[in-house]
Amino acid sequence: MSTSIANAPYHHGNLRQALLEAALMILEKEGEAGLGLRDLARAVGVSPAAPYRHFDSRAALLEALAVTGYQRFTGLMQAVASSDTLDPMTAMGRIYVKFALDNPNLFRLMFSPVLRRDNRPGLQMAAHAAYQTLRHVTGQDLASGRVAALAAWARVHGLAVLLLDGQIAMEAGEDIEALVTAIIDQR
Amino acid sequence: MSTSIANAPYHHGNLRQALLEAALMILEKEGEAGLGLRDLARAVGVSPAAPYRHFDSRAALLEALAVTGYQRFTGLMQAVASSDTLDPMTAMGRIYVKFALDNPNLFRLMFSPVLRRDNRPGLQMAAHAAYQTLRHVTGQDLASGRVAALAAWARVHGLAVLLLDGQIAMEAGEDIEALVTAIIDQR
DNA sequence: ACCTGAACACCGTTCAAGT
DNA sequence: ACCTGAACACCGTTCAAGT
Repeated sequence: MSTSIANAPYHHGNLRQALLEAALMILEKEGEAGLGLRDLARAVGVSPAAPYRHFDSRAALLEALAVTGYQRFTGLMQAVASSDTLDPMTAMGRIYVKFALDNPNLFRLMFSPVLRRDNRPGLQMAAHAAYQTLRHVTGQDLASGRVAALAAWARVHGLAVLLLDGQIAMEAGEDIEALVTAIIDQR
Repeated sequence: MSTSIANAPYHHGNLRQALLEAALMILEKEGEAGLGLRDLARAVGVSPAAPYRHFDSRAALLEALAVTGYQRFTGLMQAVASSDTLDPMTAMGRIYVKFALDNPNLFRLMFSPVLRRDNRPGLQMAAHAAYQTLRHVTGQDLASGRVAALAAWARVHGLAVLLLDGQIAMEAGEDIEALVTAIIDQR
């Protein structure tokens, strides 16, 4: 087996995928500011110019990461929508917050002004798809329509952001999951 | 009048203040990523190394900007708290969102992970002061205590962030102020 | 077709030297 | 005490050249 499939790494394989995987790890470990193209190339064992064969720019790489984030997020939301949960609003909110806490830097990147500056149709489509499923779930549950749906969304999103930023201090012996559920169920 | 007070600019005056003012303008115009120390020095007409006499690093400069943001924000909140508005919760929420929309990049900086990474006691103190007044107002109005206060805060903060990111699409002829009020008043 | 090596124009930051 | 000039070690990005 001179050219086995098992050990034919990115040197002459799919560098793009390897870059994305390494970038995701660096992003979650170091944050967006710590994710340099040269660092990334080094981590993957490739020259500084090599990533440009697969991504037009650092921003394009970040966009690709954010898009995969939205796709995973959408998948989670759709799972809630298609399950026959008694209270889909609550279930959605809890998963929304859980996703943010499980992938803090990816979540931040998805909403980062770094990407929203210029036109990024791929990103906007991915974001739109995610919010479609969101609207679908909230629309099912809420009779009062748009304003109530936006209020619920704002509360869940704000909760996720504030928790991520460490702005909501925990009291002694308080369970974060319980607090999240209590805040989401607040009427 | 050889050395009039009027035209004795930063060349031999208070460079620190001039830097902060120029930085605030650049921040709001270009965003945090567009605020370089060298650009700033150029804008103020001073050498690239000059700002280091007043700020230890770029991060320290950003922190100073965020602190002034929190101070202005706190001032607005205290004005609401000390006024005898009938519905302080609603008034607070509207001013919270208005502040974010009026100073989008400053508001983003105040909550940016760039600053929250390392220990920045000055920032944390300024943020704490702001949230003390917030808690004070919400505490007055809400009988149900902590969870309700956090839910209200999360909703207002989330609303501000989503509006800032352009995630909440306006319907035809819709007034943004009216929508904000409607969402905040949603019970 | 995909990657390397070397270069370009920038950064933030430091430090001796000027006034 | 406050600022300048020049330098250092980095970036992101480009481009000719290699395989």
